[in-house]
Amino acid sequence: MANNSKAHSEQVATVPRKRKLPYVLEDQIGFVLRQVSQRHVVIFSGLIPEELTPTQFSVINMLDRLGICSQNQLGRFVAMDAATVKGVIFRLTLKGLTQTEPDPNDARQLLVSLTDKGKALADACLPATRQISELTLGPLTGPERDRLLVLLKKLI
Amino acid sequence: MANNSKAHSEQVATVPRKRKLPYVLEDQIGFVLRQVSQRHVVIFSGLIPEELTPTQFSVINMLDRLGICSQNQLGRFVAMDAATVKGVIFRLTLKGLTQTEPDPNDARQLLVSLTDKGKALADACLPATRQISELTLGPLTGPERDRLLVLLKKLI
DNA sequence: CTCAACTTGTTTGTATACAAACAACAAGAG
DNA sequence: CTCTTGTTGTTTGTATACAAACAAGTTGAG
Repeated sequence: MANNSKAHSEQVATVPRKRKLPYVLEDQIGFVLRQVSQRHVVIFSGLIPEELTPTQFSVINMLDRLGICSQNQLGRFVAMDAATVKGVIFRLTLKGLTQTEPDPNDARQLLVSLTDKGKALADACLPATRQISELTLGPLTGPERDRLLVLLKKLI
Repeated sequence: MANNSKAHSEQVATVPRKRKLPYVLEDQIGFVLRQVSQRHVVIFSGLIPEELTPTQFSVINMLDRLGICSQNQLGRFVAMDAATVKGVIFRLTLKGLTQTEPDPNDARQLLVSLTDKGKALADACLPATRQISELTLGPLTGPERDRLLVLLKKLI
C-alpha cells in the first residue's frame, strides 16, 4: 500500500501537511470549564449558610438589588431560561424567601420580590459568598484572578 | 442619627475600616463560569454532527482512548459521578454507540466499550470538536487562550 | 478462614438547564 | 377596531449532576 512514487514525493512535501495534532480532551475548554464549575459548586455548598444553590443565591442577590422584577426579566438578568427561573422561584417561594404577585399593569407578567426573610438571607449570605469566590480562586494570585475574570468575561 | 462625637473620631479613623466593598454578582467567578459554560454548550450543540451532548462526547472520546474500562473508573476519568456516568452509558448504549459486559475477573465491575458505530463516530466528531473549542475561544488571541487554560486548570 | 472495610454499581430524590409547544395577553400597523 | 406580531409565563420531556442509601462482591488484617 506504500505508493510513494518519486514523482509525487515533491508535491506531498509541499502540500500543507495535515499533521495529526492530538486531540486531548483534558485540554479542551469545555471539559475544563465543567470541572472548574464542579469544584466551585462543592466549595459553594460547603460554605453557604442555608440550603441555597449557586443558582438560587444568584436570584436572591439579584432580587435584593432590583427590589421587584418580572419573572422573565429576572431570568434575563441572571442568565437563566424562563423555565429554569420558574422552577427556582417556585422553590424559593416554598422556602418563604420570595413572593410573587400579578402585575396590575400587565396581566401577563408575574412580579417577583424578596420576602423579609429573603432580604435578611441575602445580607446574611454575603460574607460566605465572598469567601466562596475567594476559596474558588484560592490557587491563583491576585493578578491572576483579575486576568482570569477578564478573559472569561470575553467568552460570555 | 449622626453620632460623630470628636472624642471618637480618632478611634474610628484608626480602626480598620470595614469598607463596604460592593458585591457584584456579575464579577463572581461562579456566575461567570456558568455563563461561559452555557455559551460553550450552545456552540457545541450547533456544531456536533449527531445528537451528542458535551458529556456524551467526553465519554465517547475517553472510551476511544481507553478501549475498554469499568463504568466507575470511566466516570473518574471524565470527572463524572457514578450515577451520572450510568445514565450517560445507558443512553449511549440505547443509541448503539457503547456496549457493556460483566467483568469475568470481578463480578462487581461492568466493562464498557465503544461499538464499531461508536468508534466511527468518535473519529467523525473530531473536526467538529476542534472547531467547537476554536469557536468557544474565538474572542481570545492565541496567547490569551493558553493563559486562560493554564489558569483554569489550576482551579480544578 | 473470617470478618470488617472498601469498591462497584444501582436506585431514588432533588435541582439546574434548555427545547418545544402552548395559552393568554399586549402593542402597533392598517 | 382588527389582526398580526411579539412577549410572558407554563408545561412537558430530556439530560446532566450529585447526595444518600443500598446490595453484592472483593480484599486484607488477624
